[in-house]
Amino acid sequence: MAVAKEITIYDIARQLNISAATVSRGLKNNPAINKNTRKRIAEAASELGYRSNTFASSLRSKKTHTLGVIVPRLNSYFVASVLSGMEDVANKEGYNLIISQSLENVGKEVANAHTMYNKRVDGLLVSLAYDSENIDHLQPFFDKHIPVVFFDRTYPHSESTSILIDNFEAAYDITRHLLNQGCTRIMHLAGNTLRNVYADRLRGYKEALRDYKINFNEKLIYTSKLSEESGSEAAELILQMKSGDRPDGVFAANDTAAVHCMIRLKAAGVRIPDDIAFAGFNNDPISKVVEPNLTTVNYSGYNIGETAVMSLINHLTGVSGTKNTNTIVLRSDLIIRDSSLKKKS
Amino acid sequence: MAVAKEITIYDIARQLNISAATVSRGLKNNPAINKNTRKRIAEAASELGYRSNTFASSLRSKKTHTLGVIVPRLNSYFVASVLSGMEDVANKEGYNLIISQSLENVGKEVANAHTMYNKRVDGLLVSLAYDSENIDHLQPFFDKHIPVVFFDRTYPHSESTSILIDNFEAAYDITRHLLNQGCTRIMHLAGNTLRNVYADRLRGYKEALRDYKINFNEKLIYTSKLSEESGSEAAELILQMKSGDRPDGVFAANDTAAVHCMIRLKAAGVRIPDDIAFAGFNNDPISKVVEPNLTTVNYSGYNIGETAVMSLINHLTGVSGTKNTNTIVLRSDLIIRDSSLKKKS
DNA sequence: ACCTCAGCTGCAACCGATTACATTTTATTT
DNA sequence: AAATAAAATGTAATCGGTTGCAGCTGAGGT
Repeated sequence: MAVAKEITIYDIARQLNISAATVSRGLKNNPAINKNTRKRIAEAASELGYRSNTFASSLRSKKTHTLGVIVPRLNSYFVASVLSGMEDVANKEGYNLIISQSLENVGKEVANAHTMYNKRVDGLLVSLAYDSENIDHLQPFFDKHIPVVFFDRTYPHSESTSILIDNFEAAYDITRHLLNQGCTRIMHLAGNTLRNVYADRLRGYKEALRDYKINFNEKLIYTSKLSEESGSEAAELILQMKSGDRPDGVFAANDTAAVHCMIRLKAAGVRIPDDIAFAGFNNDPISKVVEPNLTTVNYSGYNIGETAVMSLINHLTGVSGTKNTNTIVLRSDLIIRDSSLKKKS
Repeated sequence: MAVAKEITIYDIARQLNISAATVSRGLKNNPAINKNTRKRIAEAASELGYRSNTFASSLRSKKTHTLGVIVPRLNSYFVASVLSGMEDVANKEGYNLIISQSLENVGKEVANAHTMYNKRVDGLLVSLAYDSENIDHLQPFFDKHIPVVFFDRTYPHSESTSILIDNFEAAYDITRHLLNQGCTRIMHLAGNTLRNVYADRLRGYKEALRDYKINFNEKLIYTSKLSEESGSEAAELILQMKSGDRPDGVFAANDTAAVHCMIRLKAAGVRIPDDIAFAGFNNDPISKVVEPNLTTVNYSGYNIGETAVMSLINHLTGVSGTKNTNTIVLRSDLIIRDSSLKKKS
């Protein structure tokens, strides 16, 4: 049951009759070392089954090659796509990810940030929890000049980069689409406006109404956590309205709420889109399953993840020009499906 | 822009006029250190803003407190739930996760295993890729006695623990349910039988048929990757069959394939469940959205994740009795919904 | 023949925590 | 009060790379 001893650079040095320093340099292809020596070192290393000890290395060089990621929750399609993109790039660039979830809870987010700090991540990637009011818990990172990149649910901060889509514009477009379909009373299922994404979607909605000379009606805003339950609750609310007060369109800030609102309304006999047109946000897999298929905003989580990590790594390696990048806006497209098509073409 | 110097145990030692060794012991609440001294150390540590240097610690103790996780893909609801459970437990127990995805590709799985090995994870959690034929790439872990835990997509191995559900039984039950609904020609959308989960589901299906004296018909097995496209393709296949040959029930090895098969069939005018009853596997969110709602097998990914990490950590800390645990089978339940109810109650 | 300098390689001091073993202090017993 | 045991703390080596600086070698120049 004995386990073979770990091979170190000293073992390689002894085998080749050279110094450990030379081996260390040789292994990282330092040009000061003779090409031939480098080759011999590499050969001996693989022959002996050497694997570098990251700890010894990190201890000395003070670089961990680890990036921290804090997301609201892991089990959402969008977040999973983001992580997928992050993992791909990080892996390719020789970085590791430590992932943690805040479960939409400030307390846990603070604790996670603390852990990340103690793990000495080289950089941090954050998408804020539902109700985080500030980013005081990230102050230690700023103090130590550890770069922080926000994605999706961002926070304005002069020294951090944010990766997101133009939520305002997307919401404006989708609301306009509903208006063009003839909707005049559009309800908005909103999220917490502390979060940029939801605030911007609400703004886009309002702006579109304004441009179409429709008065904003506070009663048509239903703010919630945008969960399945919230969607159903919104539906109950609609069903309780007098028929004259009912909306003829719903724009939900995410697909989950939209879909579950639709399902509840359909069960009550409401026809979609004829009675009420629907639009969501995210292009979640469920949007292609619900009937009628849900009109939504598509944007690539994978792409956001890739971009966020790439931006962070560029920061770390000091690639020119990235220091000043404050915001990166990625593409999003409106996907029109049957849930909103009152006018069949 | 100068960054404050890192505080080490030596700084604390100097401040309190004691030795670094005492500080080291005090910080980990070693009972050999006087309670009062321990308190003073803790106070000084937090006052000075001390954070332990994991690298120095890992270098010396040869423990990384990091667990490697290899999953087929991150962006699936099930996997996300598993990770969520893993993260919770790991975090609570002071471990970190390094997560990587094989993208259902053996090559990438091998590379990931390699990376994990080089990162010197204390233990490994694996759910195999779609077509991994063996686990030779995990041999280095076995050689070094680094514990490996398989979850969901497991592999029989005498020294590893597997966490899963009873796929055979669940498949048997769901097939029997379809048979009880009067189905006599049940098609099975199968996955690669290299993977235990799919092999067991196929076995359960066959066994149920046998018990109901129905001959197994090779033509009613459609093996695929169980993707959205596979589901649609299966539907096309069904539509091309002569009406006498068509199945009157479909049991898919996952919900994705089931749902997209249903959608395509519905578009072609097939009535569900009257013409063809449907059952899936996983209880993915889409199963509650498709119409009619999909009958499926529910099992908690979160729970699997928790259990897998707990089992691994117990292994590492040598909790008695866990060394010999070979398989842990978790609960799963049949969730009957309208997609399979030919006989309305 | 002597000097210069580039090209390689080695020396040795770190990085910060851990721990076997030794030593000192304090408490208990006779 | 001395002897002995128990508790608390200290000493110093160690984990395995990294890196500033020094030293050596041989080619080319004068």
